Amino acid sequence: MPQSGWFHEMAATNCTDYDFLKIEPHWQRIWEETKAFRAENGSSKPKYYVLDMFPYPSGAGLHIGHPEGYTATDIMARYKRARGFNVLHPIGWDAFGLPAEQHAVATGTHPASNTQNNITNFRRQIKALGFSYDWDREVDTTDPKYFRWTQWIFLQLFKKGLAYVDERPVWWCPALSTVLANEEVIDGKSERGNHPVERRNLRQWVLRITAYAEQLIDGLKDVDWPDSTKRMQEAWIGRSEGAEVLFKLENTALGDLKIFTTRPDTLFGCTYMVLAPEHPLVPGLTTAAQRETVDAYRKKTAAKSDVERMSEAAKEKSGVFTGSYAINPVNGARVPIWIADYVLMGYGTGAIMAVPAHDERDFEFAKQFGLKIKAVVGRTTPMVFDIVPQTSVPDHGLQNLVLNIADKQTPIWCYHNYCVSGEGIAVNSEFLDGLPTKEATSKMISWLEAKKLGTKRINYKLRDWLFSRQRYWGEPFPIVWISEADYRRAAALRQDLPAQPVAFAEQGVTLYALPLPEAALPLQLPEVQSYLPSGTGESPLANVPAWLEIWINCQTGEAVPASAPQPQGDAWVRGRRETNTMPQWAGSCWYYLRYLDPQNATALASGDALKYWDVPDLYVGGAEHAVLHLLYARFWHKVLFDLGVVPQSEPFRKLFHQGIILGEDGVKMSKSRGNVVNPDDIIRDYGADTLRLYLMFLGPLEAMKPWNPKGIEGVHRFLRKAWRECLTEEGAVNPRISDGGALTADAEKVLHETIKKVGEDIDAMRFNTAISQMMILVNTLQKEPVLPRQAVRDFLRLLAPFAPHVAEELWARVGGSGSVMTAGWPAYDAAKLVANTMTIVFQVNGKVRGDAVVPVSAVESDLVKLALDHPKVAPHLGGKPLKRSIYVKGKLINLLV
RNA sequence: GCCCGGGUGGCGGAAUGGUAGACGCUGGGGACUUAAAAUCCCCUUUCCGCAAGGAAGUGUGGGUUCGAGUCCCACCCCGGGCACCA
Repeated sequence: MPQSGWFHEMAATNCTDYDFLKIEPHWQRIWEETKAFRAENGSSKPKYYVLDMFPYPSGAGLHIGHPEGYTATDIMARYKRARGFNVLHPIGWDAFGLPAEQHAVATGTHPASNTQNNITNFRRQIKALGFSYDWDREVDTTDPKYFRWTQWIFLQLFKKGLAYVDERPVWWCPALSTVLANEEVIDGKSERGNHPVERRNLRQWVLRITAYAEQLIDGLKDVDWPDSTKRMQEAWIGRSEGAEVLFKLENTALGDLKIFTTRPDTLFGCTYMVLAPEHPLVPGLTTAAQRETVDAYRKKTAAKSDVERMSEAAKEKSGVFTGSYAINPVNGARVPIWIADYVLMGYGTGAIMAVPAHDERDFEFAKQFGLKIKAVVGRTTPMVFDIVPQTSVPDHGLQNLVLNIADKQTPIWCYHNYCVSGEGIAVNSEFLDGLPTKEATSKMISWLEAKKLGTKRINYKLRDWLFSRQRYWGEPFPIVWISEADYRRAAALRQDLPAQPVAFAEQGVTLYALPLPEAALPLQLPEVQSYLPSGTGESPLANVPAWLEIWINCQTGEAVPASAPQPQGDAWVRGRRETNTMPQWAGSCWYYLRYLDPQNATALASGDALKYWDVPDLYVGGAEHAVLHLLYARFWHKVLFDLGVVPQSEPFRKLFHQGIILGEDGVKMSKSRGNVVNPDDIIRDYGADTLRLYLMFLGPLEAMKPWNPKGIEGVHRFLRKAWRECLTEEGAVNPRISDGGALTADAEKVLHETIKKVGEDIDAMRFNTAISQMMILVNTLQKEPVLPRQAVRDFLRLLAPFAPHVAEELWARVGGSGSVMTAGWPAYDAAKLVANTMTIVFQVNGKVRGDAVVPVSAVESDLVKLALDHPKVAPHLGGKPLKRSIYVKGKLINLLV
């Protein structure tokens, strides 16, 4: 921090009492003018990068949950600076998004203006909390200088073949006139606005995140994240190992039917097949007699919304027979082929072999439609049947087989007409008989591979990422659609096209996706007349002909409206711009990289900056982003790593989720309940320091905890008490403070304990207990006849990360010169932590009966004697002889009689 | 249904297997003051007892241990996530 002369002059206010409304803006201004929190690229100090999830600047202003996480990271940032680190602590705005656009639709004003108003308000609120952000590094995802690089990253994905277009059924929300991603649809309603949604086919951009499924699972091993979050991502990616198996069809003209199973060892137990209703083989497999039923069922399923699919009533299995049969490759058995909506087209091959004896879903279905159940997995111990209550069939199906396993004696029990899922011993399975599930599985896979009937296969639940929105307020895709002939011409002129062109056929015409050259970025949003979606599925951008329909120079990316004459030169071709825009996730996928070098005009960040700052050492944000944001950002980071843009494969080394703050009534804060706490009100009544302190004092950072308006008084009183320890009512230095003098031994011990504990607690992010300890210290100092200035200085330095304004003020007035932030972190003296007496607890048979203060030199034999004679202990011995004593050093003596 | 996290005073919460309830709030009593606010001091888990003191006590039931809020087993309740993924 600069130590200019005027800084000294202006160092403190002259408030006589704790007037936080004067003090806090005063120090905020000084910090701002001296750029006190500027992070220096390439400094020789060790670096520390602490990141907050940047906010969406909503019209409602800052929510109390924002300052909770932001205070935690600010304490870390200030603490690390005090410990000599070069700290990067940035903030920015995730400012694209639906609400700004809805506001624009309603008012006719450009979403950018509303967005900037909201940002101005958020910035004011955040600054009022005294967070030590480096404001020179502020980013805004809607700024063309920023989204230029969002578009650039998209181009890299495109060139790598990781972006493609596909017409696919997506969630169409009539109320929002937009398509929603699966994750934005909750219980058949839009996440935002709670409007009903329906299925509709549209041309979409899709990112091939599934290509990184394996790496996304692997990378979790290397990061320090909450276990629950790792598990959630793992479950979301949903890796499962198994096999693809080819079944011949009776109608050989249709080719083979490919299915995926995790249990190839149960192949002998397959008694029917099920295809997803949308499976392409269904029309061919449907016999004339079944045609009507099948068509009706397919139609019904297609119209089904997710609400119906997920409702309890729909849990009843449904399905119809196609009339056709497949041949089981292992035994030639003829098995009927059904279609049912419990098989999903989007997973595996959209077709399964059903083994009702060992899969609960197949079992349910088989019971319902009277299909055969054949047991092929047994157990070495008979089971008690009430643990399989799904069936009403009597248990006469119990069979006891003796199989050719190692001892040739062990009976294997298997159950017909029951469902026994899980592992066991293969039975009724010819060459697998007697093998435990794992071995049977690998033997079956080898058998299938040898006969070219199947292969080992890993499947993921993770789907490719639907990456386009039919909205105005998002990053436009740097893509122009051109004809095949023009694309060939472009390919001759350009080296940066993907190996496989991205093409799309619509109304008999195939168009090719031409990426803009990187030099032509950013592609900006055009001005529009109306922000209403076109309603056809295209965004409002489709309504701007001069922007949309163009002559484009496919070499340079220059464009002129198609209404103008075609410019001279071979490179100029006719094109139509992509009208989709990117989802809000795009800008937040890489913002942590832009902070490293926010002004860079030639790269998203310089190599030096990327190397120096590395990735965030700590990332704090809500658990609601456990899957989506954190998975998408990891995906992009891994792609950038593979491209050599970033030097490491994981973006967030350590992650922490702050808990939700509930309303006073113990339920989630919401406008409708009227239990929302507005940070502005708290700052006005108590000050930012009190708010910060209280947010941290509420409980463990990760816990969900209710707001208590009474509780805030407690931490406020603590700050006032600290103020009074330093200053008199007239604002002079408290006469008890002196440069000589010493604390009493007990108080000195508390001081050093506090220095130790506050440091350890900050390191472990246990801010609540750090504050408790500081309260204990102040309560102790209050009783001291003399306060050595050094002790006060130590306390103020501990307090500074938590309550920086009051710490600065008091430091300036009693602590010393300069800023408390440049005064370093106090060190504790381990020798001062050791007392010369200790309190030993006396127990009799494990029950506490008394205690005594003894010198630390006391040994066990002395203590036992002392205990036996202790007036409160003796009566409980009942005159019985001492059997044994246990001494826990420095803590207690337990006498057993 | 499956996978996590959690159940401690009137409340928020503290407790490396070693005095359960630190710290704060609330409530009660007292000091200062003409009075009030602010501040300071004392008390505040429950039950029995005038007191000294005693007993019980960390969701429930078992277990391990000299000793369990903490470790193990079973169960109940609350919160979060996933949910026909073959």
